[in-house]
Amino acid sequence: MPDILAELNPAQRQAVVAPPGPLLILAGPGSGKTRVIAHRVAYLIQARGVSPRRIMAVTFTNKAAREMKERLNRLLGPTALELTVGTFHAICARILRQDGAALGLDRSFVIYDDDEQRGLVKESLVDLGLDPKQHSPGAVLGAISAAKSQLMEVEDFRRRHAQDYFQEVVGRVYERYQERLRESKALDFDDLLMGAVQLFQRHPPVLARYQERYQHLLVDEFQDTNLAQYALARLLAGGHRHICVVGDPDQSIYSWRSADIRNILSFERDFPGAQVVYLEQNYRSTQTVLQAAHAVIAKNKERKEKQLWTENAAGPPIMMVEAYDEKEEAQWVALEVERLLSQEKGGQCAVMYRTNAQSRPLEEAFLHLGLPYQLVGGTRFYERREVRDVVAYLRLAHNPYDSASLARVLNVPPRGIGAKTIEDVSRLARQRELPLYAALQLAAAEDVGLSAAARQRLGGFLELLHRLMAAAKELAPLALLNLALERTAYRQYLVESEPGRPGEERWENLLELRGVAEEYGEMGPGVGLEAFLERVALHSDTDELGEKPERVTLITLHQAKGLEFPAVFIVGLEEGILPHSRSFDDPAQMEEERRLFYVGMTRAQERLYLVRAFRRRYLGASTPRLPSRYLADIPALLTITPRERGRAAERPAAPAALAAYRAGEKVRHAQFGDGIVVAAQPARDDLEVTIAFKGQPGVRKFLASLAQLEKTG
DNA sequence: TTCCCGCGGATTTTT
DNA sequence: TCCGCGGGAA
Repeated sequence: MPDILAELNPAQRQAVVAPPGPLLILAGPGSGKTRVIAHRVAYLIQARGVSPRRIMAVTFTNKAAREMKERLNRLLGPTALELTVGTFHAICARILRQDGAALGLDRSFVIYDDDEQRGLVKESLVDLGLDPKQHSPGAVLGAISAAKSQLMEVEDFRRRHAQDYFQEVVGRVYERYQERLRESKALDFDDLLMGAVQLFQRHPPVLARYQERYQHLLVDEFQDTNLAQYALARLLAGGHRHICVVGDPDQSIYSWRSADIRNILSFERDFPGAQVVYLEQNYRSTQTVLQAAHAVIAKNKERKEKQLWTENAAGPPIMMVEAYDEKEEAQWVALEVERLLSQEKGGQCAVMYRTNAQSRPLEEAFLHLGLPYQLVGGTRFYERREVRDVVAYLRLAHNPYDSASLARVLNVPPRGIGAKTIEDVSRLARQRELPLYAALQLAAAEDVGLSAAARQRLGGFLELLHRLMAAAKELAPLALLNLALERTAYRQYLVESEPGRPGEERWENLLELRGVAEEYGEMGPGVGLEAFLERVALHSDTDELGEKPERVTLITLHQAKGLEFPAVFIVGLEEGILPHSRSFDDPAQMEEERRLFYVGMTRAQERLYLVRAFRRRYLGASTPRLPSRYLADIPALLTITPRERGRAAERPAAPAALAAYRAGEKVRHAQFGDGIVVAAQPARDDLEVTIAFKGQPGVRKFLASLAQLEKTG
């Protein structure tokens, strides 16, 4: 047996060596799923003689892709470089650059991010004579994005939503929006996925080529796939059916981004004969954390029961904290973090919350105590104004039809091209149905009603642009970036518009961007620029989340997925915050809120703190708050309060009394009343008791440690 | 053209 | 409470 199997548990091994047909791995938190994927890849290569060139592994985040690559590198050495490992979006972008011509796509398309998409929606609304105030561009964009995620093109969408007024508006905007993207030679994130699917559906020979090339497909975080991603996976695996998907429905927290939990449920239907493997041994958390998390998630109705277990110690009880308000909450957390650090107990700590707004008092508390922290989220590097400006110049050097970038920098730094001139040129573009770039050239070259001064300024801008375009063909990304900075006198602009530290800070961000550009110096001018721009476009915030020891991580629950910390604080455990009030009226969304809490809890390795405030300032007003309903689901046996900690030393969480239930025994349950034990099965450090209750049909199953049972006979 | 004030809206955001 | 945007004045 190859040594890659040596360090795996039986279930993991089963998943790794399963024959290359369809395989569904249901993996609980901390059960080693990344390791299983990596080892399966290694096994395919080493034991089954599959060429690494024929394997594709897909993830959702760049970070996950990077971690996968690192793991495979350790396992396989240089061979790993021949594998295709990447995010859905990155892989689709590559496919479309390679073969998108069949769909009429230009190889040098740009990728529009959220802001640019929203801007484009807004312009599309205006084009249609609609008021962006009445139809929030964000909401319209959301609907368009959802449509694309479900592979609904404009015509489908309009046909299906003819009656509903809002959807009818969305349909019209969708159409215009796509036109505008096309003009700009741009794709949005959803287009990358939908485009790849369309390419494969409409051009079977292209699909056949990819199916032939990639004989083995592995997909991570499968519970987060949307329909487009699932369709893509099915197409790629259509011939050989060598598809392995890994996921955990209990950790599905992105349905609002069109992730569809049904994909994981229909997998067995779409791939008949699929093998299913459960990874239930947890290597991350203490028994206490796991039991509490299970007690919470078990309340969801729409789920497949998994029985997580661990060989880890029981660990300290879960600390339940009630503070007076959000300030005291933050203060308590900060003091506790300080205490953990001083005792070297905590290692890394993370504070998790439902909404970004909750980070503020926490930051203040940490600042006050002088404890270093890192805030995940907030203004991201690539969203900073100065970074976007400069990136826009580089994008234009690559593709001048990119209207969003064009509009962004036309008068940045200010060069006297004001709103009036921009409006004139935009109108020209609309009237003659020209891309902005073409309209600009026309307005500069011919008399179309602009003043001589305006024409001259436009000419000056175009000259700059053409200079950069020419340079893009010859210079490395860094040199091109330097040229852009120099020609636009961008530093001067920064320092003058925001004298003192702000301007300098912005300049330092650009120096950092130069560092990134430098990495793409050896690829040759055009290719290097393309790769650099793609990196910038598909970049995300958690990518850079390094292990900075001694630094508390402040993070939303959503962003915390996939991470782990020795000590975790979840704050704001109040009705209306978690679960969030926006979810109250929708049962499906309420189940997702619960999963979100479950995800947060299962990030903890050793210590878990569940913190709430009695009253909280929210949207300005301070109001009293009720404890989150989830807190009541956690067995009191597993918890402790700060006051109790003063008295008791940390007691083991698993009660000794759970050992003895046998079939035939009479018991009483706090909620269900009298019953008789039908079966009792050891479930690793616990006992699963099956009970039939008097006067009730069927049986119910409990974990002895959690159920409030009492022997009556 | 640019700057400043007032109003409205505020969940989460893998790419 | 705080941020971003649009409209009006300098």
